[in-house]
Amino acid sequence: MDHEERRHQIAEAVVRIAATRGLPAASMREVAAEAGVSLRLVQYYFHTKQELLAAVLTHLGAQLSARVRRAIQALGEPATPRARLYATLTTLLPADEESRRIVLAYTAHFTLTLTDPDQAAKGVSHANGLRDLVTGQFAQARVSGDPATRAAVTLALLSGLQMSVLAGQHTGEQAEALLTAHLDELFRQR
Amino acid sequence: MDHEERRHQIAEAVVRIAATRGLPAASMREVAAEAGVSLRLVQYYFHTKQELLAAVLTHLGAQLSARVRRAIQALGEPATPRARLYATLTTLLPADEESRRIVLAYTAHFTLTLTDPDQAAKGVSHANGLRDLVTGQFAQARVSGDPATRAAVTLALLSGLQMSVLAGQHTGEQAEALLTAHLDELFRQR
DNA sequence: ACGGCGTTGATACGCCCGTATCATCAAAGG
DNA sequence: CCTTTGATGATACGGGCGTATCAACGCCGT
Repeated sequence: MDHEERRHQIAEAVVRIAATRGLPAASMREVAAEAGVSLRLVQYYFHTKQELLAAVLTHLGAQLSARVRRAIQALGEPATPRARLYATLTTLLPADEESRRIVLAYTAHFTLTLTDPDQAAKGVSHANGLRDLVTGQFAQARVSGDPATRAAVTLALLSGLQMSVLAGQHTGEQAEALLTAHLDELFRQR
Repeated sequence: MDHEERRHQIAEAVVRIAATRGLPAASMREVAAEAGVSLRLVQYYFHTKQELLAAVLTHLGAQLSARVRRAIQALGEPATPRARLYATLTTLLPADEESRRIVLAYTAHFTLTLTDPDQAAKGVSHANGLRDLVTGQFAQARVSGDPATRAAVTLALLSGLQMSVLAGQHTGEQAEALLTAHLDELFRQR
């Protein structure tokens, strides 16, 4: 079987477990069972658990990036910078079941990196990439104020809304409404 | 020794471990060592680990509430609703070492409750209390728009800023500046 | 045809976890 | 004074963890 496909399959198993029973429940044995493979296989593709978790974090980052890319492309070619900005941000809200899984697993993992100095740098690198992307989008959309500041605030808001949706305080629709209302206000001040 | 004081002492040990080495490192033995007591004592005051963690969550909620209360009282008596609102929110940012410890431990714990249906309700109850408080403050301060909506957005922003500070993306001062700038805009629209 | 090597599986090992057990101790009440 | 009860300590136990070991298997080039 293809090497990369196997790794994806196992990483997906970790994500499923983390999103349903929590990351602590994702032991090597549980992951193997969830992926439908033997424990030895998991060890074969990921020599240690740290390596597995690092791969999962990368996997999640790639999934999120892919979602953003797809959302932007779905806009069609003559898309305004503003539309691209909205699409980028709303796609990252845990609205459907898939994005909920991804964001939940990502959050759980990210929280762990907060107290693990070795992986802390890796944890924020994805966030920085998103920050740069959104900063550029703010600049292109010519909103008022400093694009970097706008991006920082909006991404913090996004992060908080993600948490609130995961915690069940808001539905995905409510969070999207709050987010777009925030953006609308920014554009109203142009 | 006093019963409540012992429980506080042990809960504080959990917080210290969670904030430095992560919540997974907070085993019963590690907690006992950090608190300078025997393992048996931890078991005596908290019959099971679940009970200990639940008490820690309550402890953290109380600490945060106390900080908010203190910050408001420090304003002196003739304080405007707006000043109270600013004080409430900025105190919850992980600026000093103590609040960083509290917020970090709280976040780690909160993340766990996301995939633990039994404790999920308990996890959001504190958040709801804060939401109600801030909603009332927005209403008193007579900002434009629906107070509940303003509170929801602002708290999501606060939550996201907390995360970004913990992750090292922003300093406490930067986060405070972003937060107050957000509030200033709301008040500018009055 | 076959030998070698990348791949898979079953099982073992040592460690640390949460929890339980048993003994000791201090102080208060009859 | 003695006993009883709550508090503390030392140690044991079963289980699940990450990891390592060793055997069996399949495929592919020569």
